[in-house]
Amino acid sequence: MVGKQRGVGYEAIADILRSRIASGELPAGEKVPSENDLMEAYGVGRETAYKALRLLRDDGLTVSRQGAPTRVRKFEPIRRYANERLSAEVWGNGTSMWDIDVRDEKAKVTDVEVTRLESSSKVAAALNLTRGEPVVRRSRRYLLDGKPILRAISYLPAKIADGTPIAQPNTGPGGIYARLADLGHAPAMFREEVRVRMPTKEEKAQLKLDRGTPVIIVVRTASTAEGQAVEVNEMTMDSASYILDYAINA
Amino acid sequence: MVGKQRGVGYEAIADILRSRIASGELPAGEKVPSENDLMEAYGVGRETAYKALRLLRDDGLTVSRQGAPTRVRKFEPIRRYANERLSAEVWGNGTSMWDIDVRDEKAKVTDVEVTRLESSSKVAAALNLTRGEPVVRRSRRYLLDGKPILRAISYLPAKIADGTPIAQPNTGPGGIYARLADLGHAPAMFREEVRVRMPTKEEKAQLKLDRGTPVIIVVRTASTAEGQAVEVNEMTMDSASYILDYAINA
DNA sequence: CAGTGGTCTAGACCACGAT
DNA sequence: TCGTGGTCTAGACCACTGG
Repeated sequence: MVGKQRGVGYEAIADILRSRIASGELPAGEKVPSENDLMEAYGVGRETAYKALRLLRDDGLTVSRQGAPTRVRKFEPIRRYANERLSAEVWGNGTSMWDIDVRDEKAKVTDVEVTRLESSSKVAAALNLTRGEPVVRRSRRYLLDGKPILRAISYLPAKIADGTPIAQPNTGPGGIYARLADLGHAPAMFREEVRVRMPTKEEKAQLKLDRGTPVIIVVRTASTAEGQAVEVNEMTMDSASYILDYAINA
Repeated sequence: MVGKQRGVGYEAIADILRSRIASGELPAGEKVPSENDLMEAYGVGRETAYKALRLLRDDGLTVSRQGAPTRVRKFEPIRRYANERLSAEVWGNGTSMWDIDVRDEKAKVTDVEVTRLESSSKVAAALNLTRGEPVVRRSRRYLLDGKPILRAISYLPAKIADGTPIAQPNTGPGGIYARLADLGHAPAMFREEVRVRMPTKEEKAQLKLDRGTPVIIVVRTASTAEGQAVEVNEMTMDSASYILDYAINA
């Protein structure tokens, strides 16, 4: 207890609620005591009660919307198997990679945008181009049960993608990797870089993130057997929706 | 601007500061306007100014300590190459895996604790044991420049580890994987599960995390060529200190 | 429309860091 | 010691949800 001498502080109150959640006394989806409840129970002012609830929310333990009671947060992440997703057998057979993650169902791709532009220095470096060399940019979002869980932006060298289905919104069965294979640029090796941070305002909005939810940034580079980079894909994922799974051979 | 009708809200103030940081006007390490500055500049009360600064801090953009001015946060993550780390050549030659990450330097392992206990159901499931079967638990923390960046807890079946260097604090050159190989249980396959969330209070303390810093939870399972799990390692990483790097073959 | 979360102020006091 | 962040209150008003 720092600050005020006598009485409970908002961190102490938050701690009590935290442990009630951890113990299962307050299960997922359950209402948490309201500000009024806390004011009465601990003899604190409204702002202090609010701060206690805010702490929980910022730690990702609860969700709160104006007007509605604060509730214990539910998690139901999906598992993303990087190796299975990226095996040639998957995209070779026309299976959308997406099907691997979310076996059956209502997952939807939205907001597909394909544009052509000059490469930034970052993208140029990743694709081993000279800066400014044109690239095709494909951006899209993935929805699960109506909730956006992933935003992805791919860049491919225009000299490969121009005039092919890769430069079309719908790339056909197997997606861009199958098309790259058709064109003699079959990806053989992938690298994924994983970073984590709190989202920007825009990311919060685009992914409809609750407070206290970090994002995972995955930057994937696909290369041919000759080592030529043919695609770089920057994914921004809702960390509450994903468990990443990687397999590694010794 | 929600809430109060007239004037700037704390989110608006935070946004202004955010963009000043993003634009580079306030570079890493630079002082951010103080509460008093903000009160005067925007004509708001102290609590409102405080909330603006708090938001930035909770978004991981700044660091603040009592007494000292709030400053723009510095990031200097290290890159962790999962595949290189786990290649048999590395631990086969007695190179500590740690050397791969942080080539030269002052990285230190501390708080090594080795105990023997009954397996929890989670650990038993991961190692393919019956629940309660004894396991050796090895926990340690890694410090970089005095800052803890990783806490790791490994579990190995006691029937393998008992009476071997694996049950000693110092496992010798090449670490536990080299010892497992000595014992005829050389790991051939690894799986890493990656989760992300905000840290618990304990994790905040153990890793000395600034506010607004998520943790990355990596659970690695090591298996022999026969598919027998021989180790499960739960790592809790400071997300501001790490970039994970995975390689995948198509 | 009652209850809940969210914002705001003015004033106060405390803890800590740098000087 | 002074300035900074951190905590707290009492009272007020607003925005939204749910029954």
